[in-house]
Amino acid sequence: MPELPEVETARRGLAPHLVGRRIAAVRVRQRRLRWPVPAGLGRRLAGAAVEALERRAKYLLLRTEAGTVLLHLGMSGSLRLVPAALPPERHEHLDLVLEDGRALRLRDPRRFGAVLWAGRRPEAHPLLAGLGPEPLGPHFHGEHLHRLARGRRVAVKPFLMDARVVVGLGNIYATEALFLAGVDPRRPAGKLSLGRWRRVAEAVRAVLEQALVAGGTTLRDFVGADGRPGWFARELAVYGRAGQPCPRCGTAIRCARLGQRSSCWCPRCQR
DNA sequence: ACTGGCTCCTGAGGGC
DNA sequence: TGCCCTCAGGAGCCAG
Repeated sequence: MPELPEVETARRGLAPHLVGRRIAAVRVRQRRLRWPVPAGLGRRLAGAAVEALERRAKYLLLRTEAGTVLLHLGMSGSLRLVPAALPPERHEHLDLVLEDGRALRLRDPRRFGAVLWAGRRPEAHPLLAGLGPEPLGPHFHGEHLHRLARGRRVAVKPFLMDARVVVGLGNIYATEALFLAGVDPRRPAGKLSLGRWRRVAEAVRAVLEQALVAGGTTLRDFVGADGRPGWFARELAVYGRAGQPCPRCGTAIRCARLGQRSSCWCPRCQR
């Protein structure tokens, strides 16, 4: 499951191979992703040079001379650079063929991902326009969370996973961050003090940065390499560990559904 | 304005 | 061994 650290790691790995290269063609084998891949993509992109590969939330922004392509990996998507002539495998839905004979190939078995055209002003695209701050950027901190949470009755964990509050936090990282912060995921967001929100913001940052470092080491090379997600290298404290002992105090971890998502926490360490 | 529930899809894992 | 069922998950979208 690509979460923010994986997407950022992918961006860093791929950017040097893409920036400055020209796109020769787009090959679409499966148009039906989360939204249909736009029909005119190949026509728009043919001959355009890649200017940058950026990231906003879990979206990759491939900026070209012609405009920007939005890529989302959903929960099973991955990108790699392959020789353009290499026969595609199952679930490899799309190629951005480069003029240097290689192709950026998207594989996405569950097809929750997306490839969209965002034109000249991608920041104005509806999918990006309403997004909250980057969790590793300067605008994410306890005060921000405290302010947005005022009066909200929703539980802390789904609140943290709301992209209007902060982007890029999936179920795993939200779960782990709340363990690190010592906050019960079921607690109503509006009931947390500023001090506790500061701890949450710090924990979010710590968990993501740790995963980013891990991802950077395991996902160094995107040319033909098969990526392992950043959290793979990290020991998960509570996520998916129902009934197992808390790594800090030994109490049995509890799991329950919270806003359609399974949540795990230590009943003793998290209040 | 919020909140919760639904949806897309496939592969993994459990039960028998 | 194999089949069937259930579930997980990102996040937009909609109904109440």
